[in-house]
Amino acid sequence: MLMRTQATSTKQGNFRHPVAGIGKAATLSGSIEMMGASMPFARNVEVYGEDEPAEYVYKVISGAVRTYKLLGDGRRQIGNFYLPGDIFGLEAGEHHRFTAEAITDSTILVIKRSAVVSLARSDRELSHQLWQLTAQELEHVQTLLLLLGRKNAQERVAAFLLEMADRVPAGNAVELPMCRQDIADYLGLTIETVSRTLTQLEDAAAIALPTSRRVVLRDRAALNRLNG
Amino acid sequence: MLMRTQATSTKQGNFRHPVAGIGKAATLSGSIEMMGASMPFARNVEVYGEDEPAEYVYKVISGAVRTYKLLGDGRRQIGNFYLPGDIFGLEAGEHHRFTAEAITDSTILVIKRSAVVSLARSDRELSHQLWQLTAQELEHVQTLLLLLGRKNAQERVAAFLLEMADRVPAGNAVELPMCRQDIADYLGLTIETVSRTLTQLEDAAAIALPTSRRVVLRDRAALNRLNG
DNA sequence: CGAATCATTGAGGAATTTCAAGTGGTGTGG
DNA sequence: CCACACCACTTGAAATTCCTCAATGATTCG
Repeated sequence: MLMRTQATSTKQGNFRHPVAGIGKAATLSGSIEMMGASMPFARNVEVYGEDEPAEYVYKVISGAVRTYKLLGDGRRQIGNFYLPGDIFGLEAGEHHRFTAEAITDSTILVIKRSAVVSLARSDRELSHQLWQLTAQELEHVQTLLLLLGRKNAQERVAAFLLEMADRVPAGNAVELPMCRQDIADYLGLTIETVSRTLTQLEDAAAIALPTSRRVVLRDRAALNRLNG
Repeated sequence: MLMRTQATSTKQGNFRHPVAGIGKAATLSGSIEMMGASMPFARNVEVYGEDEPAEYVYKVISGAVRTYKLLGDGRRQIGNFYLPGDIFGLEAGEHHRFTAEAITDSTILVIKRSAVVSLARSDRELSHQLWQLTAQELEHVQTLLLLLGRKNAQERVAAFLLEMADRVPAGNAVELPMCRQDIADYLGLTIETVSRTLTQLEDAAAIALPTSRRVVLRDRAALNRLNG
């Protein structure tokens, strides 16, 4: 568990064109975006680190992001994957509690947290949305809890595939942006177990694997059954 | 995993004296309490069920509460334990996402959610506290994630003991309100593994077990080392 | 093509679970 | 006050799942 081939994360990414515009009925998924700047992040580059001050809120424009915590000896637990349209990095406190990294080359909208929070002071709707966003994050993590605490490898992988399929609009085929190690560290397994379980599911005709990164859900009922 | 000796949960508990008083600078840990009614819940009695409408917010006055999710076949994952002073059951959405049960005979303050939320509409401070409360819950669950996904039995039990010791003021001795099954379902283990691990820690002189429910932390440094 | 990265597969081992039995404390009723 | 039943907990032995170690494929990219 100590070796990890993934590139060392170095800070990077340069602002493009910051905009100061402020809408009237600000929403996090809407006009708030005008307050941010679009920034490119290369694959495996860190967006923010655990325990760093939470100065910004982020929104994935393209690409994908993972957030994780590390144990002293390098064991890693991924908390969530963020896909285009997802907001991440919003903290109620002062510091980030996870590290965030681009999984693939990504474009990420970067918004000053203070701008959002101060706008929320006068905008009841926005303020409510901030709470909702934290609550959504909570809901997701609570689902993961049950998975990590009580599900076996098959159930975990099935849940993962169904989750990804739900989050990407594209019908029954999913192009996974993350490698096996990421999936393993999300599901609390090893890459070998993830790989073996995927082939098991393929043998059972529940899925097809045209390439290692592309998964076709062939029998959702079977996967849902595994999902508990 | 299908057998569970715990008593069947039946609804129960009768309101005592509802109060309508409202403070000026309302806080969740302060004057909001005036808006609630103190209610007794017997051991193993359900406070609310998963997916029920979240009409109330709760605060433990005395006793202890567990919240959990079940899988179809009865596997259970406990999300949190609540001790005197803790608030639980606050949802940003309309429904509870866990079931809550009294672990021991408990007194619980029951507050109408609508009262809190409507007061929060005009009270910026309270509104912020609601967000903070959800964020605290998130923080706790995120810590559990790392535990369930990546820690071994010794590390899990050590983390649990340290957490409980931190949450009860009483120095190095902790009186556990919950049974081994609860601990197991919190840590994603079996009762046997929890029991064996506790005796291992006792043999290693990290803890003492005067009774099965009382734990004395004898070597916090050792436990912290295990905690990663 | 060769190197590097990522993924799959196999064999053996380790940690945890499962199954089973036994211990200890507590409360009830004779 | 003892006997019995009931729980919660502990302990042991066997089984199982998942992990570790190791080798082999596959894909990409200079």
